[in-house]
Amino acid sequence: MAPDAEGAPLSERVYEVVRRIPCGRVATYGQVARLAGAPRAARFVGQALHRNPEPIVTPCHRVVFADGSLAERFGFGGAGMQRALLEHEGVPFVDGTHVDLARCRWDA
DNA sequence: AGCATGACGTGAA
DNA sequence: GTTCACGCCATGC
Repeated sequence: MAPDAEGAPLSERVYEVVRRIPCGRVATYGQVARLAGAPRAARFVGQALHRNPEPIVTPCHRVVFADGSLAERFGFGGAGMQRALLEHEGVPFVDGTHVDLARCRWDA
């Protein structure tokens, strides 16, 4: 059986994982990639989210870097927008540019 | 079929 | 603490 026997490209799987992230919690690209079935394709996760065909059902703003930093090239309006969305959901920040992964890392 | 790109991760200087 | 470079995977042309 192929790893992506779901019939959907890995990209679709990434979106589904991101959609499962609960409110007030964040996940890192590496973690999403791991849950999607590609522990080494963290890079691809970024591309999949960048393409983000459905920004409505795909809370890509809940996906951050492994160190809790945000993406400067965020598609919605920059990391600033992403930070606002995360704070709005109750995600604690350690400074203003890094999320407190120690407390809000999605516990899949 | 091969090449170039990319919202990453980790290690080392 | 910060910065650089490499490696990883999948996509699109």
